[in-house]
Amino acid sequence: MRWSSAFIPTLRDDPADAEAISHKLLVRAGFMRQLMAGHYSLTPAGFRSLRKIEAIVREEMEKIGAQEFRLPCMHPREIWEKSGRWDSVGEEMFRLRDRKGADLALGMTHEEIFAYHAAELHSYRSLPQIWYQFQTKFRDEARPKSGLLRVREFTMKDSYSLDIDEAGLDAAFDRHLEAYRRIFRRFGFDVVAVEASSGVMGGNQSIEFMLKSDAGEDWVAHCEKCGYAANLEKAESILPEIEDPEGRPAPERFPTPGVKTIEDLARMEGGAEASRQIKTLVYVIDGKTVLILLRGDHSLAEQKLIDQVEAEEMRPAQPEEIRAALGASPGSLGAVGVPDLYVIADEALRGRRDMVTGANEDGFHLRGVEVERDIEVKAWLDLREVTSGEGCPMCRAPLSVHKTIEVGHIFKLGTKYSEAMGALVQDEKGRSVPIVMGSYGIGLDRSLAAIVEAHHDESGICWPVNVAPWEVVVTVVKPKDVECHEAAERLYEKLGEAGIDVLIDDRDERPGVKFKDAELVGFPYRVTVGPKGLGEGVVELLRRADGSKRDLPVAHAAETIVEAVLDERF
RNA sequence: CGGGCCGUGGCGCAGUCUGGUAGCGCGCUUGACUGGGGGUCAAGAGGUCGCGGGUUCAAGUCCCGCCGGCCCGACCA
Repeated sequence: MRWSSAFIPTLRDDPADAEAISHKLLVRAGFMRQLMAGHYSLTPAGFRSLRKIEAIVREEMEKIGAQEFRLPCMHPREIWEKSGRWDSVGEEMFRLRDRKGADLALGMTHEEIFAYHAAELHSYRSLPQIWYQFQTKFRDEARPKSGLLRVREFTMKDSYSLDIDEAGLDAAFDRHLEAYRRIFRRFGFDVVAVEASSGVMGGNQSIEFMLKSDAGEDWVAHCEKCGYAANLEKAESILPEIEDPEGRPAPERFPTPGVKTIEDLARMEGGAEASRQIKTLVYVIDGKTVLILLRGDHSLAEQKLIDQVEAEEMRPAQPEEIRAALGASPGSLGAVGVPDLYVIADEALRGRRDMVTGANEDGFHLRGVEVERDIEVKAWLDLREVTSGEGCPMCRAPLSVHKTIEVGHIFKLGTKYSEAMGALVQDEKGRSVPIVMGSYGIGLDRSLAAIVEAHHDESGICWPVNVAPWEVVVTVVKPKDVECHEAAERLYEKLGEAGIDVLIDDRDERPGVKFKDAELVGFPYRVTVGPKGLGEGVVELLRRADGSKRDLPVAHAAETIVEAVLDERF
């Protein structure tokens, strides 16, 4: 490709509506443009990188024996009704109606459809199978953001394993786990695989592949020492032991005028530090008012609660509901002496004495509360959100909590979808059993953006060779100079013949412009061909990743460059 | 869905408070010089000021409605 005839619309300034680094750089470097919120067009350069990402994923999927499909992205209502997700998914799914009035959905994922096809399997002998595809997915995100990181229309590789039993599922799951590790290594990612909450996917185990990044939206607790990692929706930690004083024989009411928050009470004379307070939250769970107790300085990890109580519906109570149930407003709530309400307490409160909590009367609190003596706790659960510095549950080393991008997610689904779609096979004893499924996803466009998040500097993108739109740019310093022009053309041809993805910058621009553009676009290697070097019989090879330069004799420059590129391709 | 900010040549912005000739930088076109880090000079092209309505002699500017975008939150397989 010649830059003079390529469409690579680079921009000198950051686009005004971009915040995330990958968003800014992908737009500035001419890899994508926005059509509307959450929908982006990839330009030729962007699409080249995306295809490389896709090729890597395809290669690794084929390696584990997966077979590629192509499924429709428009689905009939009925199939989603069979799994119950027509109703359960809600506004997240794009729906439309055809001229006959039939309801349709734009697929946000394809469990139903693959299970539908899996119904053609009849014998355990045809299992196991791994089926996959690359397909556009649609999700009506409430708030698209950060360029390609959170969009409404995106490309995903999704695969589905079909097995006769749990053991088969475990094996397929492990193979995906390994394949994903290889894929992300080839993307240049340092991912952590974390246990996650499966949410409404159903199933019993799921692992997310998380890439540390400030542009991410998911919080992960990670132990550098032993490698423990978990989504904050699930992460656990060990707290330092607390020695409580003996306290009082019974709780004592005391006035706390104007105290509305944990902080107020901590600051107040005669109050108590946050870790000596009991925080009382009020939730409505399946219509029942429930009190959730946490230590004052701890936050509720709501997903933990959802995962453990198995409720249909759960929401924080409205202020009026709280008054009706407890007779006080938030700020003075407590669980002492409310035997008719269901009380769930966080494990960190177990055994605590001499605590302070609201008296269920505005402007008053209780001190000297001994949790197990004074509160009728119905259930003890781990509900606390882990914070940085707390002890790793495996090795006790301090945990670090940071933002991450979810680049892949794998689920053990079980039989939810196969049962719904009637995907049954006969086992070796002739019994009809539902196929045991797993589901495995990688967002390609999100990975593209994540690569930029992970590989860039002040000047632009630094593509790993594996996913670079072009591996080498030949920069012609002075195109009008015949010697310079010809030497560059010869090199360009040789590299092309050797199978290198090479772009020649033959534009009639000043060298500075070309250098800046090359850095912005992020070619892993730049070969500078100019009169100065040629005078000494050399061209200069610059490696984008570390800025290292070396002069190569013109005669075997091509070989050296080919070697350098192949060395980094894997 | 709640809160905040913003829509003015391709990109980034000023102008809006206080109504009166649409402006700047970059980019683009043509020519010349220049040629190893966004160069210089000269001459140009390019704008229904997001859309609709209203007020006014006069609206980018004031009023009403709508649309679109970004950020925070809620939400999120």
